[in-house]
Amino acid sequence: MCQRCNYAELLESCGLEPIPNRMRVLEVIGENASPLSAQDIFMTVSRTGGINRVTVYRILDLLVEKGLVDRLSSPGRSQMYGMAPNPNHPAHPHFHCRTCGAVQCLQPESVKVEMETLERTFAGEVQAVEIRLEGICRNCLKRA
Amino acid sequence: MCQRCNYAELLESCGLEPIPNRMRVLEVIGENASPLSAQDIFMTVSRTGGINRVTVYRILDLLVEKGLVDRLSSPGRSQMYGMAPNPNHPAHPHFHCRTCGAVQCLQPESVKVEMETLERTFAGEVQAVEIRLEGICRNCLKRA
DNA sequence: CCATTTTATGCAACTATGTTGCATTGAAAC
DNA sequence: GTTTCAATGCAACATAGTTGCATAAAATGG
Ligand SMILES: [Mn+2]
Ligand SMILES: [Mn+2]
Ligand SMILES: [Zn+2]
Ligand SMILES: [Zn+2]
Repeated sequence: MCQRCNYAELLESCGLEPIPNRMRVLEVIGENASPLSAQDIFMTVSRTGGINRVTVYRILDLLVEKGLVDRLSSPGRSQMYGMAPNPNHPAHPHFHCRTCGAVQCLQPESVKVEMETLERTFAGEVQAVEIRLEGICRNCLKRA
Repeated sequence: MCQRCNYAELLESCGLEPIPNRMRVLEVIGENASPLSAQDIFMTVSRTGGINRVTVYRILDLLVEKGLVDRLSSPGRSQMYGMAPNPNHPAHPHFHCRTCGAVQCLQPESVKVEMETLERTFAGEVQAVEIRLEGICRNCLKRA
């Protein structure tokens, strides 16, 4: 996904030592074009050497807490993880195929959100906006 | 939530017999001001007489499949259920408090979505759009 | 009305995802 | 080198949701 991101720097920029497991998890997330489940990440990281499932969950919690990674809700039972918006990666909506379950990142500007009314009237503090589209993906449309 | 919805009619309108358990589940969803988890629904329905947890899940699957109810993703491990948009209930965004976990329905017009670019360029078929806001709710702001 | 078929329900067992407690290891700090 | 603290692994647990199968309740057809 990203030739521009230096994962060690990203970790350091939020006070995390760039130790091997953190680097491995963050790289897997960063190099993939669409968000991955914890399971996906665990299996991918495992291919390059041992790591415990729990360690992956703990690293994910840490990366989300520090704001490097976004935890995205999904229509299934698991959550998904993708790079949080940063100067190289603007926030963008996601599309979930109801037929095959695939998730795609959409262009940042393909869906625009107008929140003026909300900002003027909402008494809480909005910290993030997630836009999820559901439907049938290109591939599944062809097959049908 | 709704004085205008006739739940039996709604069920019939999509080919489902308005049998008691379906009615009880749909009423609980319809009369609540914000989406509920399957667990919430099970406990609420249980107060008015016996029902099995699995039966609730099966009814929820059915109502979602028929489009009467929307399954909303949540930041936690469970999904939430609310009335699907219909003439009495326009689609609207939801707000999830990161501190207390509460979910609120927002005004339908408080957040506007502009999808022209997407519609012009996206090769799949978009069937639904979910807008989720996260942050700190009014109550939690006060407490902090 | 009874017999047959279909649909809904309950229960137990299971799967998937994520979490916790605790012991062990490994890397800083002194 | 010893102490200290963070990171890891492992087992056990928790929670949400699913499946298979038997039973009960409706609907259907005489
Ligand atoms: Mn993405
Ligand atoms: Mn709502
Ligand atoms: Zn698809
Ligand atoms: Zn709150």
